[in-house]
Amino acid sequence: MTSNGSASLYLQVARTLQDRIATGAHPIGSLLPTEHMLAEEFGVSRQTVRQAIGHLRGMKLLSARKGVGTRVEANRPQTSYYHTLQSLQDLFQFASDAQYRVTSAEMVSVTGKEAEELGCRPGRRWLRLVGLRELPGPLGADGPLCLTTVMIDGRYADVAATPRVHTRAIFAQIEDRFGVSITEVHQDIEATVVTAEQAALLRVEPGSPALLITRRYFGSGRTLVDLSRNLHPGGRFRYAMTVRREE
Amino acid sequence: MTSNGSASLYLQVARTLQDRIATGAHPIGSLLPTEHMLAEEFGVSRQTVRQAIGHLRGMKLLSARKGVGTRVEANRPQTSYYHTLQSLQDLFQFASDAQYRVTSAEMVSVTGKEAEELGCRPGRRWLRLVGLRELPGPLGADGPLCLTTVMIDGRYADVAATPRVHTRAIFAQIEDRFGVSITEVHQDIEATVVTAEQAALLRVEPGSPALLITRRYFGSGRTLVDLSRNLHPGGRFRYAMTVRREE
DNA sequence: AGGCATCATATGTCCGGACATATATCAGTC
DNA sequence: GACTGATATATGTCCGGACATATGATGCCT
Repeated sequence: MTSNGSASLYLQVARTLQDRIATGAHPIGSLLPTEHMLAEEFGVSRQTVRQAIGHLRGMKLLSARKGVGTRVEANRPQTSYYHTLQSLQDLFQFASDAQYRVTSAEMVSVTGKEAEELGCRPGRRWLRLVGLRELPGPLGADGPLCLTTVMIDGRYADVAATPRVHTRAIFAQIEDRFGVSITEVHQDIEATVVTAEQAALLRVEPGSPALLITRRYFGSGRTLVDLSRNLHPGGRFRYAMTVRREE
Repeated sequence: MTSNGSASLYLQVARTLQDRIATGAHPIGSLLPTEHMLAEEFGVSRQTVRQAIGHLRGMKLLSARKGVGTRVEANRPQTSYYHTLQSLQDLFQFASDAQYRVTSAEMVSVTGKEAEELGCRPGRRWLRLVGLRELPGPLGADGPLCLTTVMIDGRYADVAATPRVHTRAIFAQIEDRFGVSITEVHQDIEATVVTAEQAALLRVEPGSPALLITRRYFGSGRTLVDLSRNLHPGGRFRYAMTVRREE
């Protein structure tokens, strides 16, 4: 077995197996010898082999199926980086007490390009909200945080059928009210300049830079639940994120 | 025990413990009864209790320390969302064969505001690179992908001391050459408009929108290894990311 | 009071055995 | 040939026991 000082027995076994996988003795896609055989070979109990295999399964090097065997999934542990969010609210990057003041709410039948963007057939009905997001009280004196357009699948239109001020995110209201849970969000960030019309609403100069952040919220089965388009004035907002190496 | 059909015994135990934690019978921060006591109470073996506890540890509800006990860490499983990257290269969002053509490389002593931004004392020496990132061959005909300025800690300046074309990311070269490993990256995205000078280099109209993406690469101990500032023309680039619910 | 050795305790590791259950294969039947 | 059932096989679960080791508390000594 691989020399390994006085580490736990199962870690020694795991290391040995990892070496064999790395050197190609057990190619990707192949089945490992059975736990019983490995236990006999290493002179340890089957539980110790299982502990070793469990360790490597945690590293996504192996996978097991009852009645079949243990399959080699990867050559070596992939060093992945990840970005963690406590909740989807963290995507917003602004205070949770920001208000969404809807100025227009209308039911529309989407057509052509817009239907494609929403991933549905033309003619389907969606609710379109237009409004400004702003901080309450004196904090909002600098002007709105962003100009937000939201498209909501007709099934969930009830959450915002008439214009009003929302203190919770639309997707969160849909989750609570209809029992759907958002499993995936796609976010798209691009740079643009504001038009004269947008500038007046946002209280910035026409032609000044802005971030256009589009978010698509998907429920189970990758169905689009709602889509929001947020236009953030450049000086007032920037998007920050931290990714860390795993472990 | 909690009724649970015919699930595995250890899952029944885990569910029961989870219920007790959720209802406050075992408050956050308190120690669970010992494995031996739980085994006796549930009428199962200690290994089964350990399997149940291991399950809850995987959900970050519990933590254990040898010689101490098993501590309650959380009230209920926190639904967190993840954004995973295969490698840091994925932060770039452009093809991996893009080239970084450095036009200027000079050693500078950072002062005042810049030193603060780099998180070091004024007077420290850093290498400043300026250049364009572009796709090779006909793919690059539309113009450069971005205008990139990189600041490299003086210790690692050797990787890019003289202007040349880089086909690998600077941080990756530092990782290989000096054996440091990047453990954390902070990314900052803001909107801006390009100046006349930048416009000429990027071959876009002056005043057109652009994404300014600043990335700070940290090594062990949160020390800044290098910082890059990328100016992406709006029409040619946008930043996309997907976050998923765990499990 | 402060430092040090001792001891009880709780989790970590390991063993050998047993049965449960999902899966693929193969023989047999219609 | 297609479906069905039996069977071998591999992992999954569970047991009772044993020793290892990190930790906190206790009590002694200076």
